[in-house]
Order: sequence, then C-alpha cells, then structure tokens
Amino acid sequence: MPELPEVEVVRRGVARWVVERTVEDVEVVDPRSLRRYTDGPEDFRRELTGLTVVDACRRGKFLWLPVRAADGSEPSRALLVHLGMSGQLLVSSPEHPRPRHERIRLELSPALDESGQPLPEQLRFVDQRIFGGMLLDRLVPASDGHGTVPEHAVHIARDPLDPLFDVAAFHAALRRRRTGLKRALLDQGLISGIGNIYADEALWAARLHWAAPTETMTAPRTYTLVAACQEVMRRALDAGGTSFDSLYVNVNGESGYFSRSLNAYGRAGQPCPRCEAGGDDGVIVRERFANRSSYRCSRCQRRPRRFRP
DNA sequence: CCTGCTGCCTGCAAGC
DNA sequence: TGCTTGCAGGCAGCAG
Repeated sequence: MPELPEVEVVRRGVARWVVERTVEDVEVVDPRSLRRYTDGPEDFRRELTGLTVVDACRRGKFLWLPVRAADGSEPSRALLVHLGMSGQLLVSSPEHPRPRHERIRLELSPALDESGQPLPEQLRFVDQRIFGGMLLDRLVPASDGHGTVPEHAVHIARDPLDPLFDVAAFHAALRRRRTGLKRALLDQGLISGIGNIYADEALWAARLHWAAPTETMTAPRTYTLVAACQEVMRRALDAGGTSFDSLYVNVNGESGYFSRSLNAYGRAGQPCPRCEAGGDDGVIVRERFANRSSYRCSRCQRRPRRFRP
C-alpha cells in the first residue's frame, strides 16, 4: 500500500526517467482506471498524445506530471496519478511482457540516459485492485496561494514533509474538530500522506491513543505528533531510497514499503519495542476502528478518559 | 457545514 | 476438495 514515502520514491523515478519526454501514444487497457475522471478513454488518448512531461510533483499521496503542449507554452494541465492500494508506475521496454494488471500504457519519445544508453519507451500504470487511477486535469492555484495543483487535488492538505506545512494552523484545525486523533490523521484534507500503517506508527512514536479527542490536544502534543509523522515517513523514505538503482525497483513504489520496520502495526500479541521489559502489560493490541484495524501498546498508549472512536 | 459510513476492487487465507 | 466468508485499505460520494 503506497503511502507518502512510496509515492515520493515513485515521483523521483518519474522525475529522472520521464520528465522532458513526449507522450507519443496512449493505450487504455482498462477504462476503470480512468474512473470518474475523464470524458472516456478515447478523449484521454486524444488529449494526452503529443504533450510533453515537464515536471513530477507530489502532495501527500497524489502525484502529478505537469504537461506542456507542442507550442511550448506554460503547462496548464497535468497528468494526475493516484496509486490507490496497489498501483505501480513502471518504466519498461516494449518487448517486456504485459504485466497481469496493466491498466494504462503511455508510449514515450526516445531518450538517452546519462551514459548514452537508450531509455525504455513505455510508462505503464499497473494496478491490481483499481483503487487508483489517472486523469488529465486542469492546474489551478493552490488554496494557500503558493503554486498550482490539479483541480482534483486542490482539497488535499499539504503533507508534513512539505516545507510549507503549517504546524500552528494544523493544531488550530485539529482543535476545531470533534473527532478522534486517528480519524484526523487519516483525513487528507487536514494533513495528507498518512495511511493506516503510518498513522499507527506515528501514534505509537508519540505515545498517543487513536481515540484521543482532537479538541483536547495541546500545542506540545500536536508538535510531538507532527514530529513523529515526519520521523516515521522520513525513515521509510531513507529505506526506500537506498534501493534506487534498478529501473524497476525505482518507479514501482514498493521498495520503501517492504523494507520498513514497524513498531506497532501488524504486531498484535508481541511485546512493545519500547516497554517490553514490563511483563504482560506493554503488549501490542489490535482493536477494531472504523472497519479496519488499529494497533497500539497497551501500556504506553493508554486509553484516554474521554474516548472518540 | 460537519461528521462518519458505504462502496468500489482483487487475491489470499481461513473455516466449514 | 471446493465453496463461502473475511480481510486488506484510500478516497469519492452521500446521508444524517
């Protein structure tokens, strides 16, 4: 499941291998990957063909490639990509067999790498579960006035690794909410890039309970929580960034995910890595939350007096 | 406006 | 063995 660090790894791969290349053709293998996005596969193909990728941008888990027309004008549109649960972007050669779940394929103009070798000429969107998708979208001014964002991502908040992320504003917004802490962390309009795994990891690192009411958060606690989010994601990014050589591992969004080490998520019944010396307390427990699982330490993430599930 | 629930998807694992 | 059920999860859309 790609979260922010995985998407950032993909963004870097796209920046390196795809920017400055022109889309020469498009094959929509499965139109469901354009779900509620365009006027249909034919329109998508017609509009995208001939455009040149000029950049690779990201906000939270949304990735977009601003494109310019052949006349060289400033980009007014972008190819917006969301990897959903199982999406991958692969840069590969035409002779490479079609992956089982390939949904969209772009033919790219020829290009050479740093050592003069020809680069693969296809960008493939592979997505087993079709929770992700693509869209050719209009670029609009960001809601805080800094830069542009695709129209379908304008409601997404800045993520904690964004230099323009505003902790004080996040704290104020958190205090206005009437919900539990984990729901707030998963709300991409409040803070973006955090999914179920990193929410649990960040809450564990900050020693906070998932059901703590947001309106009771103090500024120091919010700062601790944001720092924990940044720490957890930066560590995953460092791990994912190390296996950056192969084209495949590079642009497929998996490297960070499989090499991350987890302290709480998925560790039900195991001793808490922080307070394992403590006996039967200090154990990771699994609890149901909003039709999914939450993992926390029974000792260092105590249930709050007030409880917002 | 705010909050929280449902449905979209596929493949795997567990249970009968 | 072969079926059914549950689980994984981000996010758009919608109900209250």
